[in-house]
Amino acid sequence: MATTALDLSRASELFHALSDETRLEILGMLRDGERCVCDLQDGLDAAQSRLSFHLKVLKAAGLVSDRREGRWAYYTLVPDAFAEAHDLVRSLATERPAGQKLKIFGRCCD
Amino acid sequence: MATTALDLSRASELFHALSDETRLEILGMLRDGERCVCDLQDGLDAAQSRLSFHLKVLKAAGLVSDRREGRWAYYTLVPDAFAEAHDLVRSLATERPAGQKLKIFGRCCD
DNA sequence: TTGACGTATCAAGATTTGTTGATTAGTATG
DNA sequence: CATACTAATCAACAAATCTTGATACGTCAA
Repeated sequence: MATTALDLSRASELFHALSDETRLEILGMLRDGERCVCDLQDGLDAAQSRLSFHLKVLKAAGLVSDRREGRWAYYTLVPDAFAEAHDLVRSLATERPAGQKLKIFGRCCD
Repeated sequence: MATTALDLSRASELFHALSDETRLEILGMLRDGERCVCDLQDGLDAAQSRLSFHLKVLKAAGLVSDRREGRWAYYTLVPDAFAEAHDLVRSLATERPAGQKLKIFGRCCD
C-alpha cells in the first residue's frame, strides 16, 4: 500500500545537483571509479575552488562520497542516490493508481 | 559501438526543469492525465503568471506538451522525455565500458 | 461589437546560484 | 622547524532564476 507521495524537496535537491554541466562532467569522470580531486582538476581544467564548490553540492545531495587519505581527497559515486533519482523519474512518469487520483473540485473549463 | 557520450547540455536542461518544487508539483498533477491550466491553478494556488512561467520551462525541456482548445490550454506529460531522463540517470550511474575509460595523464596523487 | 475570461508575455525586483581570487587548515617532506 | 602541497572555505562579484503585478492577445458570450 506504500503511497507514492514523493518528497518534493528531496527530489528537487537531487535534480538540482544534476542540473549543472560541470557537475555532470565530474560525475562522468567518476564513472570510471574513484578519483582524487587533483585528477578531476586535470580532467576538467577547472579552478580548484570551483571544483570544490561543485563537489560540495554533489556531496550534499548524496550523489558522491569522499574519503581522505593523507593530503588527498578521493570522491566516488554513491549508487543509492542514483537509484533514488531513477525511481523518482519513474514515479513522475507513472500514472497515479486509480485510488490515489488527486481530487480537484471540478474542472473549471468544462 | 554506440558510444555513450552523453549530451551534457541536454541533460542539464532536463534536470534543471525537474529541479524546482513548483514544477514537480505540476508534473505530479499531470500524472492523473491531461489538465487545463485553470485546474493546475486551483490545485497549486499559484499566481497565474508564475504557473505560466513554469509551464514554459517544462515545455521547453520537452517534459510536457500543450494543446489549445478555445480559450483553454491543456497540458500533458510527454513520456519520451521521462524515458530520456531515466536513461540519463542510468548511464550516469553505470560504469564506463572498459574500452572507453577516460585517460587522465597519470594520477597526480600516486 | 463590447466586455469578460483564460493564458502568455513583459518589466522590475528579489533571491539563488556559480565564479574568481585570496586565505586557511591540515599533511607531508626537507 | 620551515616549506611545499592539497583541498576547503570565504568574500565579492556576476549571472541565472524565480516572483510579482501589469499588460497584451485571443476567444467566447451577451
